[in-house]
Amino acid sequence: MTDKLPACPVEITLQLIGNKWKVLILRDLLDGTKRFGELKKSVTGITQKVLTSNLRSMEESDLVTREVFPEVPPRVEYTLTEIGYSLKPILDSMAVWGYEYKSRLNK
Amino acid sequence: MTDKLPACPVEITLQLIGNKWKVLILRDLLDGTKRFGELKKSVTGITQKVLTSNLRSMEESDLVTREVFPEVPPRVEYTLTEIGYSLKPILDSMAVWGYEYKSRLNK
DNA sequence: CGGTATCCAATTTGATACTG
DNA sequence: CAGTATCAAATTGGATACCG
Repeated sequence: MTDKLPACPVEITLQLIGNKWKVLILRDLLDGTKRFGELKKSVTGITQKVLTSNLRSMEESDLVTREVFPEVPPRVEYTLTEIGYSLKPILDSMAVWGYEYKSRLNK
Repeated sequence: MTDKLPACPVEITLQLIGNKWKVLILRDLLDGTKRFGELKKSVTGITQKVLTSNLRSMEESDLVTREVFPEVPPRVEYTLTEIGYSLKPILDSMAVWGYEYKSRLNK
């Protein structure tokens, strides 16, 4: 996270969410706080290892916070920070485009 | 490209541009038609092999067209299709976010 | 110039087992 | 439950050479 930032703003964004899994994690956290296990279910196809490493990296970039509840069994919750939440417009435009791309194919 | 499309519109979009290089190629082609060599220069850090394979896959998804001019030396131009161009709002929101993320760090 | 082919190194991922 | 550790397998990436 102490990487130097590229000059191009698009590249800055890519540096933080330029990977499929992060976008999907983001999509699901935009609906609200989720537990590790919930994310594992909702982000279809992701493995535990990959989910963990992406969450760690998103934590480092201050996109998500991780809260551990000292219970048995343990519970860990992930929540978007304000910065993380501010990515919503990007996700929204991706959703709009995907939807229209699909409609177009059905014509 | 005959892959089945996911139900989630965000995933559809990711299937087509869910990789760093495609986004950067897109960013540069939004400014207009470019030759292979120009892209290789403007997409900093990309290798010939990776540029070629991404352009092929974007062609298959109908995001770009490839035009070969039978000259010596040969010239090959890449242009966004209408569908490819319609991705602009996504790139725009990524640029806006990246810009604001950077400003925030400077405070 | 704009590729393709080949080979090899590096990175990423997957599967499984184990633990506080 | 939410991880970490480990090792093998698969995918991706770089370097180089060659071609129409």
